[in-house]
Amino acid sequence: MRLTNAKSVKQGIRAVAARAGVSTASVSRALNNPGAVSPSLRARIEQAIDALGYIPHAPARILSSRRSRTLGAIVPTIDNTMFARGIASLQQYLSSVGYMLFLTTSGYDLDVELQQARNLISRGVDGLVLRGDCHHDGLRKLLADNAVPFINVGIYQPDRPYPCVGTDNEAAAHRAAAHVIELGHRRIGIVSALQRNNDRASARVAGFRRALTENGIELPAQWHVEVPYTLDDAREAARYLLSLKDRPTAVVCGNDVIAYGVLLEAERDGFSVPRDLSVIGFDDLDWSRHLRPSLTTIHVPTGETWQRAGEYLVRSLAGEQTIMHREIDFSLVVRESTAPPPNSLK
Amino acid sequence: MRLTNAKSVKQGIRAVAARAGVSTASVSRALNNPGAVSPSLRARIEQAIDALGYIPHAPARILSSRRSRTLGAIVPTIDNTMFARGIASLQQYLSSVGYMLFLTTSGYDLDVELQQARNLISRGVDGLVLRGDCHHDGLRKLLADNAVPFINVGIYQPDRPYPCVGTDNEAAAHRAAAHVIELGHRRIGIVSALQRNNDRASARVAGFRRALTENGIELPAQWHVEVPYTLDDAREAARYLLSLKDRPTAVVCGNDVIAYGVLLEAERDGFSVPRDLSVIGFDDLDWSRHLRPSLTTIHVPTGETWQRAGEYLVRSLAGEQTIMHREIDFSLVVRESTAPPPNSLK
DNA sequence: GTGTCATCTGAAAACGGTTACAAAATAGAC
DNA sequence: GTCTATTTTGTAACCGTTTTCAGATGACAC
Repeated sequence: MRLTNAKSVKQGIRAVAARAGVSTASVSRALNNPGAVSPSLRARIEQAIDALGYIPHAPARILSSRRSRTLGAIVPTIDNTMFARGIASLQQYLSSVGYMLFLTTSGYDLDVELQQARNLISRGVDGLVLRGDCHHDGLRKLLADNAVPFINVGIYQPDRPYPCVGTDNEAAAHRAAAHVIELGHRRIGIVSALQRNNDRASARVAGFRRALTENGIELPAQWHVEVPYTLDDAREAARYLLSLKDRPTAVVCGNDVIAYGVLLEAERDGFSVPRDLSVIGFDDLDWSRHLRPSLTTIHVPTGETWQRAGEYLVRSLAGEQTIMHREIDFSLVVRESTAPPPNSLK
Repeated sequence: MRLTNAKSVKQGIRAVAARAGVSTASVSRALNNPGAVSPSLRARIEQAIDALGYIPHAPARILSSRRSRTLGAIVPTIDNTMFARGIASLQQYLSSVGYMLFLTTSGYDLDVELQQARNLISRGVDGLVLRGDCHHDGLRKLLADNAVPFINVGIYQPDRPYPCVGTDNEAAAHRAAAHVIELGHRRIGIVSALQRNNDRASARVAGFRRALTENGIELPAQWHVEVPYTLDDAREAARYLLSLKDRPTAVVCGNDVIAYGVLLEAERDGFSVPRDLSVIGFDDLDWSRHLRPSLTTIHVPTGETWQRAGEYLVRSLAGEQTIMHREIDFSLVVRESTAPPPNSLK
């Protein structure tokens, strides 16, 4: 169903050109590089454009120019406050510089991530924002083969050859554990997120463990539990830890949601936080300062992190010089959920 | 920088065709409609495809076929659990049927929403998912002019000529208010979300008010407060309400976050919930059943709602018959935060 | 008035696919 | 084996832009 009556064109750049009495080249120039066209022409063209309600056709533009002004992002899930925030921030930034964002989710599955990347590349994205540096081997090859710029966000690994922006999770976790150690705790449990395919979770566990080791503290195997990112699972883990005859006086958590679960369950089981049990989180979500007791945690500036990731790619694409590894500072926020251990258990 | 040495093509469908010794048409067919090509050819083509690591170029495909298999969604913000969930669900569904999603945010600004819609249409989306039916006049015109299918999600308005899917917020809010009235409350305050450009919030307020009116209950002006979607603002509103010499015995809230704020602040100010004050929310977020006291609220199946929105568009695009107005059931979940009013204040 | 430059403008060839149409191959009926 | 109906394949036009290249225009100095 192609209309070959080439006489008049209903829409598109040709219609605009016809109405303004100029060539399509001029219209294109007026749109993409207004300075390259004389003011009089530009005015005529602009008038024609909004007389016709002309909307440029991005796919055609991409096809012809080989640039899409679109970035792709693959996150494990959007149903996680930290990612939702990061994406919101990234999206807002990109939109402010005239870029768009294709968002997809992988569900922590490396194969799916690879598939999504293929999908995004096929869509013509100019660059890719990835979560962490835990990827399918095929993904690296894919990115290299297609010369797609990318950045790993949420981690800081200055020694790797890939660009990244994020906080040093290992160091931050170390700081968290150090905090409860400084308070006098020696019986410390860990409730972490699932480490599989999640370098952020692993780095945090590594940081916790290093702090313990450095202080000559042993970690009984049953004091380290891994749980999915839900309040229910965290509560179950807490119930288990607190039911041990030999139980910790402090629990360091892989993220705030886990900490909330531990807090809630401890209270429910009749333990008073921080008197009977100290709890420390990681991320500093909104709830942390509203809870009662409020949660001591590690503050991570997610919004900034993701925005910087966007900046990195946009600048790189513009040919500017950019910093390959950018560290985002974390900070320990001490609130009410941590205190020295009870004397009897010191 | 165009390479005109038409002898051999490095990549693209023509390279695949050359390698497989067939025409580009056959390759295209093998890709889009495998049944239309003989098994032997298909095999040769598939082999050529992954020998070359060929990835189809979506923009070219869109340009040529006039279909993008992409939907656009415009939400006020992604930094809101309900929207994040909805989007996650929509995204997952679309991905399962081979569609992609362009996500943008409007920040509750109708002009921005219009702009984003223009953007998405320019990107070649096949359809649009919009939040509610509170849009810029220009948006309706834009959609009509460009014949873009769309659906309003999160509301139920069977009397309007536009497709929609969602719960009847007015009725649900009415149910919530009726619940506290049934418990014996006559002194009922409202803390709602900002109603400006938010038909969902308005509908809920309307439902609350209708329930009061129907039961001959008056609402003093100072007992209705509007607040942004944050715990802090909700707490401030609660502080204000509870500080009135003449204060309500129950507060109906426009959403769960607001209810959390009211709950937290009430407790902080020495009120016991539900003994001194009943609180009811709306949305049924995760926290609602974990809080202490747990929150009585209206359960809204967000995930299902957004998925149905996707289904509607995908089916319409496939030419199937579809239901224009679909209602998603809500339900009242009674938990611990509501109880009869104290005798002294009945 | 003429020549030189710089600046604007337009014609037309890509960009990488899809698809209408025609041609070729195959199958089935006699 | 011939003829027709059907299926498979190929040719080439087209989708709506950008961009190269060359030609037109205008400014300026002489």
